[in-house]
Amino acid sequence: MPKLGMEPIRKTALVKATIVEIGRAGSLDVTVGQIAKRAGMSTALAHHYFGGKEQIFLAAMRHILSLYGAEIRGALATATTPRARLEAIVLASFSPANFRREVVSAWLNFYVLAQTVPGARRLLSVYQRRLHANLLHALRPIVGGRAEEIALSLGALIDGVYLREALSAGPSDGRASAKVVQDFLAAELLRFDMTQQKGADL
Amino acid sequence: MPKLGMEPIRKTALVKATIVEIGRAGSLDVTVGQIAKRAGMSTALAHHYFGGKEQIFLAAMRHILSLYGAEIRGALATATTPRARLEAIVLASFSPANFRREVVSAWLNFYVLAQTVPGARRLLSVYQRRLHANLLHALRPIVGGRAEEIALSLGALIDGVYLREALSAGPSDGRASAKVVQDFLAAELLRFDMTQQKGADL
DNA sequence: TTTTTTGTTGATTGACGAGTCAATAAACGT
DNA sequence: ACGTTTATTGACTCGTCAATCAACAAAAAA
Repeated sequence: MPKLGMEPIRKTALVKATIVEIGRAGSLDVTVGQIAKRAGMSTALAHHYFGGKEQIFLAAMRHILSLYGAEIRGALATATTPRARLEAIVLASFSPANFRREVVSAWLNFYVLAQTVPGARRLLSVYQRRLHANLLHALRPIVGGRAEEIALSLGALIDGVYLREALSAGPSDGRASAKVVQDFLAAELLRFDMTQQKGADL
Repeated sequence: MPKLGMEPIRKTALVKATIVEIGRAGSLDVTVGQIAKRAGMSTALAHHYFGGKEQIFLAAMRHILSLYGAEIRGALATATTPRARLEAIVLASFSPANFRREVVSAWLNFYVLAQTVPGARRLLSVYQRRLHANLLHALRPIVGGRAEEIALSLGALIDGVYLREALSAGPSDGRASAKVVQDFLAAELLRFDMTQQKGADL
């Protein structure tokens, strides 16, 4: 039965199973056995391919991050103006995909992991830097020197709004979340126009 | 040896020990044994007073929340103007106490708990509602009808900035965090003044 | 064909942990 | 003095789980 080239197949199966199980448990209290079973193999095989539980978690984190990255890239691809790029980033960050139980759980638990596991912290800061760079790139043409600080608070606001929406009771409303962030953006841009002494109507 | 009236003493000792241990572990992967040992008693006694691990965690969460609440109340007590109340809330939210390892760890893990443990979610929403009410009360005299939405994003921004600062490498800088939020507030108030068609200088 | 590499698992090991219980003891009420 | 309540723990039960290992199977290389 042993077909060759199983490694990548087994690994992605394990990663997906891990994310599902984390979603089910709501925590990292997930056994290798549960993961392996969901992925359709023995625990021994999971250890064989990943070496240990922590590495499985890190692979899952990488996967979540890459999904998010892909979504952002996709949204940016269709945006032409800087302003549209900003909207695209915000929209993508609050897409329904990001509010799936497993994804929320993954994020929250990765925050926890990032406290103590250096690999996790590194991954998280990669995400933050990428988001920051994207925001910066879109903001610079609009607000020039103030781009840095606006990008900073915009990034934090996205995280904060996501956190609240994800933990609120009832189904998550990405639309409403996006609106909060867009409003913030509008306020900051308006303030920029004011300090530039431009009437800025049309 | 059994002195009477031990219950409250033992309970607070356990709660404090729990928070320390959560800080040490960076997660809720903390055994009742560790907690009991740090609190200077046997595991059996911990179970005797709290009934189970989950209830110990909830008590710890209540404690963290009450510390935060006390700090907010203290800061508000000295504020006279609405604007000063807002500053006080922001400052208190980013006080050094809130960036201690144990406190950060507690918050992050309570977010995780809130996903699955109803009691934890309830406590978290108590915190959110209290913060919201405080912000609202301070904002209403300044921006009237727009208080609701500004309070919403202000609350989210506080959470988001806290999250980032707490997870950033190096020592946390509450001062810088507070400034980000204060800047946001300034932008929103400026926008409000603009839409009210008032020049608003002094 | 023999050997090596790759895939795969059941069974086992070794450790740890939540919660229970019986037993001990001091204080309190009467 | 005596029964009751409160405090306290060591020892134990029962379960779980990460990680390892020996062994088997098939494909590829030699």
